[in-house]
Amino acid sequence: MNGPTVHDVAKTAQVSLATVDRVLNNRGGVSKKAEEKVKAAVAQTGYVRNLAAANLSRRRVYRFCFIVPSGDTGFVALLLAALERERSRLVEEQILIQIIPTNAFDVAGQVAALRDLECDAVAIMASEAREVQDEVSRLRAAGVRVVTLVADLPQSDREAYIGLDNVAAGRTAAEFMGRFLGDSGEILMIAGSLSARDHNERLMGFRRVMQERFQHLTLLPAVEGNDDAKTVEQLVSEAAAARPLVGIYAIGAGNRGLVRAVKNAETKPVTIVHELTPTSRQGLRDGTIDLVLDQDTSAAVVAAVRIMRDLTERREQSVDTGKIRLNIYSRENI
Amino acid sequence: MNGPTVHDVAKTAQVSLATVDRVLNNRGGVSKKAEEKVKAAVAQTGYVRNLAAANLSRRRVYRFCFIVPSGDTGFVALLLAALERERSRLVEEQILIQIIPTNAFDVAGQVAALRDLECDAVAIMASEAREVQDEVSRLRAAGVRVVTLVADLPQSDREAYIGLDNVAAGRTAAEFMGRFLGDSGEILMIAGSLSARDHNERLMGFRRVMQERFQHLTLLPAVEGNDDAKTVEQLVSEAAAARPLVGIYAIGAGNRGLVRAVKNAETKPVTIVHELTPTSRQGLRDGTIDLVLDQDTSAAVVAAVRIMRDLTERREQSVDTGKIRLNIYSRENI
DNA sequence: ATAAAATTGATTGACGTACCTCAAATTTAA
DNA sequence: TTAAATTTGAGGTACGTCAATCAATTTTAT
Repeated sequence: MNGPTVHDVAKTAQVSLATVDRVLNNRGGVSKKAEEKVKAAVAQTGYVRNLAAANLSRRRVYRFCFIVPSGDTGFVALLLAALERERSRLVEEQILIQIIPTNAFDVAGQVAALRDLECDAVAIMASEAREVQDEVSRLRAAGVRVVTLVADLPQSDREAYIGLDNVAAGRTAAEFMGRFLGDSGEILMIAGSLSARDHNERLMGFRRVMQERFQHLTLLPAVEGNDDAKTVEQLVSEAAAARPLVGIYAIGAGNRGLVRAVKNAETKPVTIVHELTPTSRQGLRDGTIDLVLDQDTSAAVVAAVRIMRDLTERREQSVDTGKIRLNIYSRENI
Repeated sequence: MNGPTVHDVAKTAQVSLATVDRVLNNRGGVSKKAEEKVKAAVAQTGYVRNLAAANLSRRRVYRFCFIVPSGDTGFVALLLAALERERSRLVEEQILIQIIPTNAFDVAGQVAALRDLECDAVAIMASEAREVQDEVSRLRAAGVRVVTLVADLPQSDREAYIGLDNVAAGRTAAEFMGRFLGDSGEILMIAGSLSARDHNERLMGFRRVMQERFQHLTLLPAVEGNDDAKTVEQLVSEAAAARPLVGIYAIGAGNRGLVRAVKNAETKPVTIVHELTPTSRQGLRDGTIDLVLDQDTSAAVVAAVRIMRDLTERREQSVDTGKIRLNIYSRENI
């Protein structure tokens, strides 16, 4: 009924408990022969370490940090809420999560947050700056497992990325945009920042598919909305006033402004945005927004914790890829 | 550093360990006053039970059963593979999963499988038959937690459903079908079985949106493909020969046959199918299939285990809804 | 053969919780 | 007031693993 224990292994290997322990936790000082015997016994009995007992014995507590931009609206708010929801169930399993909010544009602040960290693993959603990457390297060297969340730092020493494949997301957006739009016309792409990697990757994927398959549609030069509703509203209004827009691909935040501008536009463009927030949900419902490409925040948090645990346990192959699935919401499946 | 224990609670409540234990595990025989003191101490210290220690002490092993149709191809194969992959990591956490394959059409066999079950929770993917539901009720009454997987039994006593919202899936399929097809024309809907609830729900959602929003498109009467490639191929070929099809919504399995038939058809219909299998993936790649609506099997397995654990631990509100997200794959994001 | 080194066994005490017993203290009922 | 019932405390054992000590045994080098 209950699986074999170290005692059973010792018995079938015909060695003492101490020797089994020495082999299992490779403490050294064991002869080749004895080691073989123990390993054979493990295989024979099908012994699997009881993780709970092991962690209890060594008083292990998993300490995970999440470094995310502060913010009480939109996507980040969803992420924080998901983290908060997970917290209580995680405490019972000896997983303590600490959430460290940082200013989204303050690189120095992010570095500072990383500097005095006391934990087993960190999930960071930060700027792709040299200083941040260096700090990641330092953490890794200090034995801290590091993963990136939502925004990747591919040049750094991070061990996993939990979030979208942003190039694929951009390609998907283009695919749908192209199929929704039979006729020719002009499309506006509005990013949060043209220097942010994730936004750039989405742009890249979008452009490529458009060029490959929908050449009858014209792409206007991408503009920067700074993830700010006011700016976005103004940019979209201006663009729509200058010419009839048939499509808008909004890559960053600030959908509140986008929705306002689209409502005031003379012709209704096909509008594709990112992240399912209350604003974009409402936009879908009232027809202002046609498609929302979303990365599920709960799934991201759950996946992040799982992967961080696997990493701290040195489990090599995790079932989780870290790739958060791209969820596509239309009016019909919100 | 390390959280408060029962000892700390006893100390701050100024009662003995035994009393704390009696309160925490409500064994009765405690005065109102003492109970209050203990509860206050719990709140004050922020005590949270160490689940691992508790389970170790009572020698708890979670035993979960998965009752799924046997099959080594297509969707079920993916599901089984995902289960197999999870197994090893779960063993370490004292979660034993047993996979019980049943014949998809053999109700008696499914009931038999449910009858002599020895576990804490079951996830079943079974027929919606009276006998199965009764067996679920019996299990629930015997204290076994029951969840349904992929195919729901909403009339039964199951406590959660892990899988798609099939009506929403059908609606989504229709939404895309309608938008992809500007012109009028005839659409073929092919289900596995017209009496299977999940297939029926997809049909229902599909029909409703078509009727509400895309009346220029004509729906042919739904046909039954029995989840069998040969049958599907024949049905589609016949339908396509009789008239030009502009769209096909394939609800069940048998996509191998569908792909063959579509390739031989004179006009290429917009084709939407369910489940991302090697076949449908290839279909997407070569352009035979336009869209795949998929429920991720790994995610389903992970969610199922999580929910089953929450249920056996009597955790009321789980973060998991059990609703597996509908992933939409086009050529651009496979 | 002897000393030194390496290996092994036996044992013990945590870790935090569950569960049990038995005696002591307190409250309630008669 | 006494007896009975209830409540409380003290203590122990167990779960499976880790980590350590110390003595005993074996192997290796000299």
